[in-house]
Amino acid sequence: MKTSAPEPESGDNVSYDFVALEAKWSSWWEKHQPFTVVAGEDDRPRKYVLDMFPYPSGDLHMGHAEVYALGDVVARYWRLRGFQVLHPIGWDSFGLPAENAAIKRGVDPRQWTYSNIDQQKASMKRYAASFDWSRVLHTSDPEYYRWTQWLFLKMYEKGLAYRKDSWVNWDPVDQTVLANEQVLPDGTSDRSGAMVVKKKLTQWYFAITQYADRLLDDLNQLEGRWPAKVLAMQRNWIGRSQGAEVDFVIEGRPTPVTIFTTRPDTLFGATFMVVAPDSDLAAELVEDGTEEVKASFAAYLESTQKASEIDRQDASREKTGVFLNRYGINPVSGERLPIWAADYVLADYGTGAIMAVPAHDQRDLDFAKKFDLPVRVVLDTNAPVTGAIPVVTEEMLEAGDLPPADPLVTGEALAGDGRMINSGPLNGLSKNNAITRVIELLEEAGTGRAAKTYRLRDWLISRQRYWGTPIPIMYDEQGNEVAVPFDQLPVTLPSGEGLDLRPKGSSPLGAAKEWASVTHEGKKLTRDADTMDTFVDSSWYFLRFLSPHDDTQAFDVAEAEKWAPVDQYVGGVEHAILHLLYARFITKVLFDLGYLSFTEPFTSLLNQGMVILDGAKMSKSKGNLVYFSQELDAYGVDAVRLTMAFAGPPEDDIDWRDVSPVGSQKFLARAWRLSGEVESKPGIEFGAGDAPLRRHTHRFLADVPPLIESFKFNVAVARIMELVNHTRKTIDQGPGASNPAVREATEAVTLALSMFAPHTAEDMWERLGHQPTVALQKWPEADHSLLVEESVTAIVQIDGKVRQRLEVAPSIARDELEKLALESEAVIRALEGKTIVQVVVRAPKVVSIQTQP
RNA sequence: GCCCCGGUAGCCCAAUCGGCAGAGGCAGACGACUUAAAAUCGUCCCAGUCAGGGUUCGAGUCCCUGCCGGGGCACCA
Repeated sequence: MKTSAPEPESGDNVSYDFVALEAKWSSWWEKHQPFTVVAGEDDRPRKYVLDMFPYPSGDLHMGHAEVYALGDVVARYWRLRGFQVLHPIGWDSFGLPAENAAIKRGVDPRQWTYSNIDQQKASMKRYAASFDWSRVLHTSDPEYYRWTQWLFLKMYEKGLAYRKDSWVNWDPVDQTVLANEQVLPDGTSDRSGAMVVKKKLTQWYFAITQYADRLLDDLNQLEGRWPAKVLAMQRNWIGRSQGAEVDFVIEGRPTPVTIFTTRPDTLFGATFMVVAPDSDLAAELVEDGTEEVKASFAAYLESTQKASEIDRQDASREKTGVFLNRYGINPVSGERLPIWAADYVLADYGTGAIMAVPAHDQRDLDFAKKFDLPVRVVLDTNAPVTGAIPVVTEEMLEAGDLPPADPLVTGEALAGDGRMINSGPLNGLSKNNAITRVIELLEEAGTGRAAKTYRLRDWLISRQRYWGTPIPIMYDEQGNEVAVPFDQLPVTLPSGEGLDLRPKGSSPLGAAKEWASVTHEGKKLTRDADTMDTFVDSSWYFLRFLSPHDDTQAFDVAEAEKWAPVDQYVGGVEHAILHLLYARFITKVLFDLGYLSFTEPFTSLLNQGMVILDGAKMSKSKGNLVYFSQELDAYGVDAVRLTMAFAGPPEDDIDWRDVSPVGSQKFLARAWRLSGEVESKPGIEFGAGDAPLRRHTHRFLADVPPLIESFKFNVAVARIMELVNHTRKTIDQGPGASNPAVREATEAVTLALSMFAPHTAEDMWERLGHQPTVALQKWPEADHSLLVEESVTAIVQIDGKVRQRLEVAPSIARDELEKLALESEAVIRALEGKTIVQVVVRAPKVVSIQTQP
């Protein structure tokens, strides 16, 4: 046995000093860098654990404290389980706040950004997250954004990055365009809070809609591994609708207009058509019209564009529109349908034109009533739908059998199923049969087809701001696009010094004349002055971590093969749509380009909740902030981390008022004290130790791993507390501190605590006489022979009431337990005067007896 | 309006397959130690699981309805 181990100090005269522990162990980790992963021939299994990287705005806050505590539990857990764990960290360091701060203070955004990063980095180290500090990246480093530009050009080559002229979301405060995803449901910007307006601009897009089906369908493979909530949100967002496209011939127009509908069964009920006022089609349809029509359309278009988004989205708002004095022909009935323009039809959904079926669509009905347009019921929703295809005969109709309610009278469009009427060849069919049939008819005639459409729009990535990745495109004098050759990347940002960064609706980069004009192959070209949405930067950063210093490629394909996809991703639910959807999209693109062998970037996702105070989100304006560094000063890093894990299920919000970092601190002190009281030497045989404590320890060793793997960190911490309590009792009231079981239990506590309270655990490990670091120890296998209980308590219920408890062997046979139960005194007494009707035996736990009086 | 998640002790939360409602913590009470207090150690208190119905020998757990809370989507054809 080693004699170099320090004598355990007496627990009585040494107190738990978290300040000293933090100082001691943080410098040990800084010196030894135990979490650096080096490429080599380590053939242990691997885990890639990734926490969403922070935006460098000020210091870390309590939200960060939670993510990085929980992510670290998972990373440290897999290390204890013998895995090589890649756990990197970086900064998402491009973005508007840096630029706005720079404008306010008149400094270069770099200065603000990198000094914030330094501050956060120091806080992160203090927080003792087990990151591989050799892999730090910042998306605003030219070494990084060079490869963001590479990604753009790869997408450009594939036709997935393209420019189009379209109505876009314009933020009048930040003076930039926004993606649809950045506009909140109330029509305001998610960043500035300003009411977003529509503007027609030529912008760059990523063709994410081409991947809509895959983005939707592949969610199935994440079922059970991602929170159901996030899967639902993504499905909702992609919003696939199944239906049909139908071509309507337009009088006086050479080509037909195609509409999208989810209800092709109601085609015979179409009584007019509507086009979006801001669509090209609407403009074209009035082009040759009378001055009167043109004028009324122009006035209407103007008024709709003045309507704010919040008004426009109000479904209860009265319908508005103008008649365009044009007509379309219903392809199945030949009926002549007037064409209107109305803003309840959206230009960028479906085809921007609809057939209106007022009898069966509430919006169309509202419109028809307002403008006195005809309403024709084509689906009798009173008619029963049975398995057999019902047939409605002319006689039945004439006899007035099951007359449909009149939507014009009730004001309610008829939803639901029934039998088709007034629909020629569809009459008598149920809704679904009619859909199938009418699509067949349309396809035969060549005037329509099955189709699907999406709520998802292409991803607008241009931003008229300075602090972002420059778009690597140049234009000749005719405005033609010229891609910057790959070997000329990166297109670096010019210095912000002397540039007017104030938002003015066009890119500040355009004003950097020297930077913007280039000579390329003898031609004078101008650079695109826009920068990319920062979500492009973060859509692939998890790959860059695999080879962060490689200056020959975006990421090392062989390393990606080894480590990716990310096994465990940890972050806030606020990124449930945006970031995760984009990262999934880019992963699929890189798969298609042959760089990756997988199509989903994040195998498992953990969303932690928010840290709130008094039931409300913390905010500066509410004055209910809890400051990260103050909490660490007051309670210590380990107590704060432990509190985060113990507060409740990770996905729930933590109300800082409801939790007790003081309690965590006391518990850590209590656990730490054990390590000083253990009187046996390291390496001692545990076999002869106190049996109840040993059983508890091995139960613990068996129970904790599945708890961590199912993210029940709070329960795992409770288990540690129980074992600490039992050990305390064994020392004070049992066989005492020299019993080997006390050491075994305390070591198990130390290993488990290393996931939650690394400083305390390192110190305990050392006080137990071991060499650092506890973080790289192996979690002991539970000895299952110790887990077998000698006896269990079986209960005997009579008519649902517990009447007897029996100590029985766990392996007791069904019949024997029944016999034992029926023969026990309390049961015999309880059964007096009653007749047994039924006895259910579930050995070894329950005997349930039913009686009759 | 549609969809999803949740309601267990004063508070935060546990409870494999449906099988004794309580693991852990906070707060509270009491005791030991102390001149006293803090710290520490120990003991104790507290709900029948939002409401109503159903299935079952047995329901916190499964099913239905409703109430309350949280979240997502919403003039998306």
